[in-house]
Amino acid sequence: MSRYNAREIEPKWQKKWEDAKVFLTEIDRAKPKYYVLEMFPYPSGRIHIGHGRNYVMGDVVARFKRAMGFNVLHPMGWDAFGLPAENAAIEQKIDPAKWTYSNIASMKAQLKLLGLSIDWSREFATCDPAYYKHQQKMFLDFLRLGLVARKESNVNWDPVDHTVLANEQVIDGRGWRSGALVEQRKLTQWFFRISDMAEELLTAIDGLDRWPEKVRLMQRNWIGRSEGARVTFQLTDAAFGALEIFTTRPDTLFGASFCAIAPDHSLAERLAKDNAKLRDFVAECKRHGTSEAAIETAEKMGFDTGLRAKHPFAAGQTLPVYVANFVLMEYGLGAIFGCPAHDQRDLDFARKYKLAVIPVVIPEGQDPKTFDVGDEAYVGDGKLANSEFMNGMSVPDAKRAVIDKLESMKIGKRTINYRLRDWGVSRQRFWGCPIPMIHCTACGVVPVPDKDLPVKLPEDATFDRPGNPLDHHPTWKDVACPSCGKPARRETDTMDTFVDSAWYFARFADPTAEKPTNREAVDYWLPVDQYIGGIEHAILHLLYARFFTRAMKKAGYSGVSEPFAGMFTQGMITHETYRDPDGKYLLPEDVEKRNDTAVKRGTNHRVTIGAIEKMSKSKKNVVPPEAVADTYGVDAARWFMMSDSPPERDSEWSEAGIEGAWRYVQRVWRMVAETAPHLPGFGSVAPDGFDPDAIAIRQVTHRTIAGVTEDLEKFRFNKAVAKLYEFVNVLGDFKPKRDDELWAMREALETLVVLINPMVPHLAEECWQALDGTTMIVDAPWPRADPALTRQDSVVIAIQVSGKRRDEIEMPKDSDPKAVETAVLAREAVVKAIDGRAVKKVIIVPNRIANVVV
RNA sequence: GGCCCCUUGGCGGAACUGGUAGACGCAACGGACUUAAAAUCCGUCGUUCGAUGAGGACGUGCCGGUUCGAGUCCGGCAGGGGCCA
Repeated sequence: MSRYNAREIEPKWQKKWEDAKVFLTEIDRAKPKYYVLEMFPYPSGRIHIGHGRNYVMGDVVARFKRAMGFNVLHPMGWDAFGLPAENAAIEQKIDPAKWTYSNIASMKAQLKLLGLSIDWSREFATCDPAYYKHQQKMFLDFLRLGLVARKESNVNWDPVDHTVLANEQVIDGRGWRSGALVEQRKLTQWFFRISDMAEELLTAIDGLDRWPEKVRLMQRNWIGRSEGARVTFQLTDAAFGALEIFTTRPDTLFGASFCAIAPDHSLAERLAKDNAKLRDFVAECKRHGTSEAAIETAEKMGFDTGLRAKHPFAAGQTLPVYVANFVLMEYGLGAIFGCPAHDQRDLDFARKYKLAVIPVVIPEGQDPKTFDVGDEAYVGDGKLANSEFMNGMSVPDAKRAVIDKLESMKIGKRTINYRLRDWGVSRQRFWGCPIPMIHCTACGVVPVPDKDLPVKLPEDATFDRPGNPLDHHPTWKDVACPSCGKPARRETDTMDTFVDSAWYFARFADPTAEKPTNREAVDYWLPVDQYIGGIEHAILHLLYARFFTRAMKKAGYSGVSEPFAGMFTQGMITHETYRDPDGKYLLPEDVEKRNDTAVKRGTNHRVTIGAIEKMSKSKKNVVPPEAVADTYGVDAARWFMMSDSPPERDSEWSEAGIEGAWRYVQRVWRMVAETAPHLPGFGSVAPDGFDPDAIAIRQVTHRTIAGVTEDLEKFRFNKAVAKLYEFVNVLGDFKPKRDDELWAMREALETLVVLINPMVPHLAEECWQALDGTTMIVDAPWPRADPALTRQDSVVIAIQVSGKRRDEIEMPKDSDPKAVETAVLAREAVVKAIDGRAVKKVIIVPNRIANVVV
């Protein structure tokens, strides 16, 4: 009996595929196209098997669609810019480019091990000037189209590392690396004007019907459209003019008891100039951070500016103006009016500073005279009260009425506000795409002329000082002004790496194009038909790519607006975690399991088995793909990754699980190898007739085709796998003897091998060869289910008596309900269950169930 | 705090639009083969009553509702997760 040796067989087929160039893709208008893409990896060094699931899923789809007759594009590249390369440069004195390319080389070898059907001829890394020069070109095009802005914004500044930190790099107000107290600074930065597209990005979500509902919801919330009004409050001190606020609850205007402005509002800054206490207060607010999350958890604090705002309707009434830490400059206009009765934050604030709480929306059934909000603001529906012309109105009616009135008085305006802010792309970092701009003292900010692109990163940067190496490079930033020719200075900021990944999928259409895209190729391949990646990119990456694709369309680089027609977010691979007696994490390969305890391999040190967590380097609960390939083969790993858990859910990697998958691989091989010599030849004509056993096998074969096809179409890999287990179980019990049975067995085995191919392609090739297949299975078409064989002729109908299952009966499919009823009532078990009671009615659900109600 | 999602045997999970709950896999247990082990093969496998039989009762986080019929729909609660705060 021959044993399946994955270690020899898998590399053999990988070489054959490569030699035959089967995965190299070209435009072929004779076939429908299908573009499947997994989010490209950051080359961090080595992958573990947990990274593999994503790529295997994409590969199953690619191989399946290929067999279905599609012209499939399945490329791979590297999201190669980013901070880790710079950290490596600082810590290990390695050139970021060398570090990155060496990681790419080892990760590519690991990915190749998985037997993925990737067109490697399209591979590129985003850190290659051949890629980023197009990004620079598009930046300049977008600038000309008004899609780029240069403006001041607040940033988290690390005074030790001389760098800007992302919000998640600020931990407890300190820089994650330096530990220094982070300062809020105003820097002039480059922005993509994504907020101008907020409405379009929002409404177009409706059309993304092959995206997970969850991701669509997250995008909608992120864009955060809210309807409201802008209202002008005149200040009593005419020297300060007026205060403009934004509110989503103009209906509560009569409940206003104060106004509040953000610490970085221009008015606050103006007042702070001559007020040391206010300066201290503003500084205090900034120290606590101005992110939305930081503000919500912080205690509400305010500083009374002494200014008073006139209520727009109530003559003579004035409201104190506070600077408050819970008002965000980034949201709306950075100024609000506070209505404590109907907003929790305003209520907390009002209680603290002893401000009036005037209810103006009264819940149904409550008396306006006695209604009191206590410590919980009332945010529900109701009728307006204490509000002059709005009294008695519903909340929506009152909103309409008050805005109409404000507009007629020319002190307010109906506006739509978005939470989405412009996309700041400036990073004070080295390892990123240089922003192609030049600063000239005479001419201002001047774009680098197209002919001078790319602006390449220097190869001799040093990383021994804090700050941006581009900034303190001795010569790199010196350049002649393109417009006046005098000495000028390059922009030393580089682009956010999200820019790199916002268009790579378009570049894959033709990575050799001289322009950013080749229109013919990009129009043929885009949009991506199936995009696969982690939920962690559900908001920013996808939103940025959607924006960038639209911008590219405006610039004439593509004809599509939406980059990803289908989106799938896969779950992570998890694994147990292990710690030695010192509490240090251990790799699974260093742990030996003995019954219910575990010890460190080669010792008697007890190992604590911890929680099942997402595989990660830091927890050391990773399994390297090489080890799996060596022991079980990658097909077993692929099969295991597709089985059991639904693909969108997390899935636990376990030794027992991979062993089960390995047994299946062996079993399929054994069955094919043992049976093949006895079967009729490849392509034999079907016999004239089949005996019942042969027909039964053929029915299972064709029903399996139908089931697996549907499951793969719908991304239900675990169910496809279950059906293929069942199929093999049935075939294992079948002992064909007659010619017709042997023919049916051949049909079954050929079908099995084609159906498992997307998941276990090496095994499938080897089996196909054993079955005398003349071609490679990678080129074999997907089988079609014969309706004559998938049709069910008889059905088992369950019988209930008053909702309890009592019996079942086999009937021809689609039997007349009357006939079913007669047959059911004649059953002995049914008669017994009815027990002489009167039958009230009989419910017959065709082909499923009969319920006798007594 | 708001919004959204999830909760089914020892475990991962099936169950199409309300219609036979537990497919398939894992683990476990019993047996066959073997000097022995591994591998393989056969069988059992929600709980419980019954005699290990026929058969019955209960059972999809908890409480209630709609329905001839609820894992599935509705309301409430608990636990877990995600996003935004």
